Amino acid sequence: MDAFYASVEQASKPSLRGKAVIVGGLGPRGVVATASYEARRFGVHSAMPMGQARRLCPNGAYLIPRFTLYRQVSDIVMAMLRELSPLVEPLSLDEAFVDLEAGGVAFDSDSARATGERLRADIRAATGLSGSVGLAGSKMLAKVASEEAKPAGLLLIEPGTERELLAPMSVRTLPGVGPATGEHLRRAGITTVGELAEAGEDELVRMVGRAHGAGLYRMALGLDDRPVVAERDAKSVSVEDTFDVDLHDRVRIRGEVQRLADRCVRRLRGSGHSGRTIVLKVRRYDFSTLTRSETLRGPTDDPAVVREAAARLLEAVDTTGGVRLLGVGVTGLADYTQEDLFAQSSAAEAEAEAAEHEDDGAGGAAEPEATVGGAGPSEGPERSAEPQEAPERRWTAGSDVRHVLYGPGWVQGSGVGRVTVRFEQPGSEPGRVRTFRVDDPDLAPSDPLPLVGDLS
DNA sequence: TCTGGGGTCCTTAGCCCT
DNA sequence: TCTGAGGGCTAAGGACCC
Repeated sequence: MDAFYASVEQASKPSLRGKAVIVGGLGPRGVVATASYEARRFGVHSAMPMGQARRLCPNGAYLIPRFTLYRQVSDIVMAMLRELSPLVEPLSLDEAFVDLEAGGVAFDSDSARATGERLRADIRAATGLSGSVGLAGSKMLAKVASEEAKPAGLLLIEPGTERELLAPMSVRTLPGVGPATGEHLRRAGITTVGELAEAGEDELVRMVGRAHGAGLYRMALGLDDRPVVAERDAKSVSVEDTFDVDLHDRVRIRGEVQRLADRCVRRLRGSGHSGRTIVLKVRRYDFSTLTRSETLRGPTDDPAVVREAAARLLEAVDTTGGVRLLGVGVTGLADYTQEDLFAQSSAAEAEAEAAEHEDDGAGGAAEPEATVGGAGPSEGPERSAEPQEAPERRWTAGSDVRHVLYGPGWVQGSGVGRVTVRFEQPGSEPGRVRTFRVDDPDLAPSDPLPLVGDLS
């Protein structure tokens, strides 16, 4: 899908069509997740710090991501792909490999092209969104083709033309070549795929390592025999938070780690897994990142066990100077089993007891729980220490609302006790803007409306 | 106002065992 | 008995992707 998040926002908010839309974190440390093609003309792109995006494109619409809606749209598109073939390998919410041959819908260039065009039309009809299709004999080439086809296009790489087509392209075109490898190769005088192929496998292995070098060489020749794999098991589950302001207070840091551990376990359980290795991630004030991990005797999905392991790992980390990000993850996933849970839980209790005896009160057992289950990082105490008389309703930019009198709309902005709402919906004409008090009883949050279909 | 969040895969190094 | 090679496991870090 093309500029997926931004396109979904434009489809659901008619007044944003044709405008620069930037979706991403709106806090002081946010980055751009997706920029619409209109915004890209200003130089805004994914992974750019939000502050820089705002300087480049001050009149853009800045929205936070609405993953629930994107997932709904993604489910519709993925279902359409699965009608083409049983072998569909999703890469993300907006991208997937499909083995058309396995589905029996395409066996030569013409039938593949026809299937691709039909798919693009069907996706547009079902979602109102445009997608791009890359057709080729392998996953790597299909990926390159779909990138070349964007936006709203279709590209088929004819068998036999691969090397010729790839040769003049930048090495950065190849999946797996990012800024670091790109720079590494550039220093060796290699900037195009053709030069990569000429360098030879031995030379590439020497430069970037065995696995990467061999893979790069094969890609440069247009060779890739990886199959499309429909079912891929998750290998890890993790959560992390970047804080608006660096954390210095050790007690607060411990509390955040506990909160993250709980969130991680909820996700772990939600996916039906338990895991054996607990990972703590700490990004310090200077952006240096370190991880500490601990492997348990058996898999667990017990929040107490994960909390304790994370707390132990934190004790081994120096946080003086401040912490900008904390994360907790679980790897070594296994299918959830009750026995594992009990075994680990009792072991952890015994260990916790032992730990209490050997260290003089520095352990995590007696920590205050004030921040556990509390507000997220952007709503934490560093934001404002002033006491609030009544909890003020928060209206985040881009979120859906419904007004008793004016119907469905979305929050365009809020501040100083006011919230501005644009009343429009997918399929309507661009709507009018009205401003209300933030506590207006006639205004309520609502669920996103479908992008296509019934406009009641 | 410099740099998110959730993943995967690879490399290196140390340790233990055969 | 000593030594070395090599495999498996664990830990840490880095690159990359969307």
